[in-house]
Amino acid sequence: MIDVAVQVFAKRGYHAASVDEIAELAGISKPMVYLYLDSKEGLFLACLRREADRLVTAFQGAAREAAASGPADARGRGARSGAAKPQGAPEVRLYAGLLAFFSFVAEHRDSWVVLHRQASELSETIAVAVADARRAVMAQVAELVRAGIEESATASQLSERDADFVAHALVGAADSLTDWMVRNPDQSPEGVTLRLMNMVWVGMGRVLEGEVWVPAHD
Amino acid sequence: MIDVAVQVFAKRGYHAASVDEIAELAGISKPMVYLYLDSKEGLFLACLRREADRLVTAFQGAAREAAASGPADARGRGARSGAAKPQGAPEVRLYAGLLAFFSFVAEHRDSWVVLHRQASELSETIAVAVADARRAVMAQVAELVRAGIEESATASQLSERDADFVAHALVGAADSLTDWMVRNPDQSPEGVTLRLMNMVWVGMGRVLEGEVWVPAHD
Amino acid sequence: MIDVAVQVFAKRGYHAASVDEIAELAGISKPMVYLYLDSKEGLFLACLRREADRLVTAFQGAAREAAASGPADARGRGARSGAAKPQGAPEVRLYAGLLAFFSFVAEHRDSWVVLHRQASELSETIAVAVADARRAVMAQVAELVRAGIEESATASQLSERDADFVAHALVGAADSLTDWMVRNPDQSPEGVTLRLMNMVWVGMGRVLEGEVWVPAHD
Amino acid sequence: MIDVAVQVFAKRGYHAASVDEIAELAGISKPMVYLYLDSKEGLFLACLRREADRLVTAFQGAAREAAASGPADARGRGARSGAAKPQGAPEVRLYAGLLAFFSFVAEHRDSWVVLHRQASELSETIAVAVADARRAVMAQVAELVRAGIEESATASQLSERDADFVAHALVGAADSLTDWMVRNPDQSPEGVTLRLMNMVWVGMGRVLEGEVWVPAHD
DNA sequence: TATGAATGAGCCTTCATTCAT
DNA sequence: AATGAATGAAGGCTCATTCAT
Repeated sequence: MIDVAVQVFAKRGYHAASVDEIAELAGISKPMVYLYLDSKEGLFLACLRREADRLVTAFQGAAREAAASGPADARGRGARSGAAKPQGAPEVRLYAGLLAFFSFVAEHRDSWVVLHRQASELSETIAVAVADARRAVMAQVAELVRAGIEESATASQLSERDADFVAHALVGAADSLTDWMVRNPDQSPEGVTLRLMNMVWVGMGRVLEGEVWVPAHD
Repeated sequence: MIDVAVQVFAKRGYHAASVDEIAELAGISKPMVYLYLDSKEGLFLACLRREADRLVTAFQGAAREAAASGPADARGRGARSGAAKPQGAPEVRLYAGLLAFFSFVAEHRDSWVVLHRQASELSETIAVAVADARRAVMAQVAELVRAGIEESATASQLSERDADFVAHALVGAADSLTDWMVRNPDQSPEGVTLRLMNMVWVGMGRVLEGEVWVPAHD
Repeated sequence: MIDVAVQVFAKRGYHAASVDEIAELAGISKPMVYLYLDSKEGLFLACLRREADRLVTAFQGAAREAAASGPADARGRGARSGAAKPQGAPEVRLYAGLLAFFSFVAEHRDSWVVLHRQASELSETIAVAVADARRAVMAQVAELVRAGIEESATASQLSERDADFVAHALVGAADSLTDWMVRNPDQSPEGVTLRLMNMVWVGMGRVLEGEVWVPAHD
Repeated sequence: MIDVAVQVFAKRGYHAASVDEIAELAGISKPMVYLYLDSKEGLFLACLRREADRLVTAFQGAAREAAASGPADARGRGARSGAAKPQGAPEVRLYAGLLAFFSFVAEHRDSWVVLHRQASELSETIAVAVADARRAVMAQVAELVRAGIEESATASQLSERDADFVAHALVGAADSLTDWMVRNPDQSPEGVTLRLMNMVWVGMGRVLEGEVWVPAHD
């Protein structure tokens, strides 16, 4: 039932979604919806919570797995790859996490839309829950980012706020790129993640090394 | 009238917005709305088009202005800044464009929300129009990006699709970062843009120089 | 079960009462209600009948008891009390009956409300049953009144209709006075009955003696 | 519209009445009901207020008219009528008031039912309004009663509470007698009022004269 | 016997949309 | 050109009633 509800909420938005449609698609009758989850709001909150949990779980799982995945991997091919690199390195964790996130968003489009695209057309109660869910996701990504740069010599330059900034940028980029992926079906989540890593991580590395770009005057 | 409509659509979302409220806030009567724009859908389309135009205009203006703003600027302070750089350089145009975009999104939150956050809770007609509007914005950013890398030696590596990719990433990031800005009021659009440029551009530069990060095997 | 149902019907009214609530309060499951009494209507009819029986029984019992209670009592203190009076006198029966009625209505508020306050918001079947129940109660009271005046010399003046009139007046007054009692908790049923007797009986006595009040002309 | 609403509310009761039915009978569409009176509750409150006003007005008008109706009237034919009586006498006012009340209740059955028969199946807001309306009616009758006995020598015996008691008894009796009238179509309001006056007033006069009935011992 | 689970029907309320003026 | 008044169509929610067990 929740599955169907998520689909419909994602497709129509909270207000445009009708409990009638959800019930019918779920193959049950409307009163059942009200028996199990007290109201449309309750139904939506249930969806929200389950999808948030799913995402966070998928995310954590992937990141942890990558961290544990032992010594062998994470080698670049460019200048940087010349240096031997610590195994289970942070950027590998970041890559794995991002990949997990990306895969999740790509595969569970509906879940993501429910979590992220609901405009402010919502009751106070729901708005708070949505904000909480988003915060949880952001915290996950920010944590990954922080982990990814913590060993860097100049890491102290990057405050918590910086990690937050990067997290927001990544999440927003991932969201948007999912649309792009839909229109470029030959692109795999791995490919997109790789592109994103290169666009971001390599740059971030340089920034950490002190290379900064600024516009001329003013 | 459109102004008011944009506000309301942004605040409530398409379905939750009521023509009643819009008419009342606009100080006109409901039948007028239907006289000028045939339906709620027409009203929304009008909003959509105007806000898309505004954004594109603001964007183009800023980019052109930056391009014309003469030789003097665009110098980094890191390793890269050692090399003399072509004036009116592409990355300056990108920076200016991004700044324009960012400022627009930040200042005209409502416009942006109407353009970007409307889920597919809409009729086919509207969905198409929204997609078009978004494509137009994306095209602008992609154009900027392409301009920013075209002089690079290895630019030919980067296909049109790459520019598109970057454009999507940037737009998504910008969208998400606007929320972040709202919660960090001491951050100016300039500051955020600068952060974003560093996160992306510097990295992109390295990528163009051939430095690529890849995960180990698999 | 009926007990609970009466409570709920009295508190909420027929339509506002929900079978759910009744079943839950009665500690049984809803299908049981439908097994025992075919429908909500059946449930209400059962309540109706039982409460009507209760009232009539209480009423008859009290009246009979008073009639049998032997010679000794029923003496007034005013002018009238000067005359020797037949023992087990009719007005004593009336008083006892009224007291029984009053006590019943006061103590079994719910029963009475179910019997009397249900508007015609009901199906034909129920409306008829309610009317029947009321008629039964009225008949009881009318009988008492008739007994109370039958020995009077001029009793023949008073037709059956007169008794009916008085019965209605008494029942209505009693119903209304119960509300009054609720707001005047220091008043006992005995006190209220006594007041009512004085207000009615003494007057009725005079009327039987030929004293009649009429407005001037017309 | 209110007229129709009163009819339906009286016939069905608050909960069983459907706005659909009211709108249809009133010849307007449902949304109009919600435009004029915000909700079903608002609709009922409007009915309540109008009917309460009507009754109080009719009541006051009749009583005042009787008071002003000059010297000539109010003469009984029994023992009591031997004494000359003050013109515009209190009991005439009472009679006129009761007649007005009775006529109103008889003619505007629906109004009265809406005012008096609504069970407690109502929201807090409405329950309060109903209680207020009833109190206002009671106050009117009690006032009449008080006026009717104020000149009596022993009037001081009768406290405010006594007047209240009589008022409740009269109102309840009248309510109940209206049903009786419906089944006895040859009875006019005047006739019923007269009967009631005799049953009550003559008795009350005796009570004021000190004649009291009490049951024997205990 | 007893019930958890399920539903068709209906009600209050709102909204986009249109006349009549 | 402009609007007050009106409505058909839906949506959220509840309730009396019934299966399947």
